[in-house]
Amino acid sequence: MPKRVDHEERRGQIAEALVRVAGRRGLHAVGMRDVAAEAGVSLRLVQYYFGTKEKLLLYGLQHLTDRFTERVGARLRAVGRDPGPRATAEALLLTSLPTDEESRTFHLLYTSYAVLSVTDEALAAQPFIANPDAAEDALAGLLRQAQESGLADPGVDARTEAIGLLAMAAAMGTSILVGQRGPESATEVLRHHLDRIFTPPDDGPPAP
Amino acid sequence: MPKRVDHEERRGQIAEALVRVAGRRGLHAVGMRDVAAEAGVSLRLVQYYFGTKEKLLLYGLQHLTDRFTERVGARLRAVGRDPGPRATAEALLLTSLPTDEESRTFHLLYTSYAVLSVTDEALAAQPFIANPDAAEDALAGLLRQAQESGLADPGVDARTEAIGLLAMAAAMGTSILVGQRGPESATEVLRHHLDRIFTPPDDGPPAP
DNA sequence: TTCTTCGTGATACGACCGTACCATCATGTT
DNA sequence: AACATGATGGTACGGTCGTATCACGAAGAA
Repeated sequence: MPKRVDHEERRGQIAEALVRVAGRRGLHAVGMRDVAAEAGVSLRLVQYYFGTKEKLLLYGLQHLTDRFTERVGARLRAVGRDPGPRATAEALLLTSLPTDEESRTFHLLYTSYAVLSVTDEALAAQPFIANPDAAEDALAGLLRQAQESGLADPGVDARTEAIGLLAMAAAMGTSILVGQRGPESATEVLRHHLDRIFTPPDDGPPAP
Repeated sequence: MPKRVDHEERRGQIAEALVRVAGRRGLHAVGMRDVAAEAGVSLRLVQYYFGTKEKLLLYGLQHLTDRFTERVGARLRAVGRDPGPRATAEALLLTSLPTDEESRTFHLLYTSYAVLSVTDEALAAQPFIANPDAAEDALAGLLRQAQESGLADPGVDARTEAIGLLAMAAAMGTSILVGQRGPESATEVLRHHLDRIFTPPDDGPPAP
């Protein structure tokens, strides 16, 4: 038998090539030959490891969301262990903004996939739609926990605010992507709403 | 000379055919032949009136935004003349939600065009990106006016709130489109934030 | 009436795309 | 050593897409 290469690793390399070229020229413009050239392999190889283009695209979506999940985790770890709910929520929201090349590519492709899923049933059946639901639950839980700890305004509805925050982050991310808005503006708006929700504890030590 | 047909009207008919078929099968999947068949004309006709596919797509985008502007105007007129800022803002925001087939198509195609504009410079040069800016100005002006009239909380920043409201409407519109959320949920979230911003006048007559 | 020009149809062309087929090489196994 | 099999390359095929070309009818102008 020949080299006995690791299939999963190879598929990952090709999927990353797909993400790169799709991030550059748009998901609609990427062909099997482009992916092969970007990955430095022959067209035949891409066929060999994925069979059909549809499977390649689905795998690419999976690869994309996996990498993004890791990215969010890294960002959360970067804010230090046991951060407050406010810092966690902020990291969660700001990570999804397209500020550097990687997040820009992620945002572009994720939106492309989402748009495609409206008219493509194979994509619509993909569970990547459920991902925002998980984020919504996490953020709502964070807010509720903050409310119980007295760190957040107990008068607001946690789930409603979570939905609103995630929606704002998503749409303003797209605005950044198309060049309509700068990342600073989006960050400012998000921070403003976080400030509104997270009431600072007013039982601090009085000034001397 | 022959029948001397109205070019602009004909182009409008073809553009509407483009919007219909693109709304059904996705913008990426629409070809010149599909548009011709949908419009009930020959492929040659589409070429004759638009020359190239790119021009057809640009014209279709223009047609789409024009129709949407009319729709917003109609919705504003439907709330009665001289409505309060609250009713105007609510109409503005709720009109952009994909609730019926027409708004669903609009939302899908507008998002498709926006995604394409990231990697297509001809679309990026199109002024359809400036449209949200106009909406932002209008909504911010509305909020500021309401603040001056004592109808809205004077403590909030009008522009920041306007940006947030439009962003929420846009992103939740996409959520509705992909089937992740129902229109009722989105409406509820928007109304919640409008309630927060628009403080009802508390100088009403005291209860007997 | 004749002619010019606009509108319309049918069809062909070249390019590209996804997929399938065939050949070859390298490497474990027997 | 012979062989079986996984990995890889090259290439061809059918289809579709955007565009270009050729042709014809019809109606206002001369």
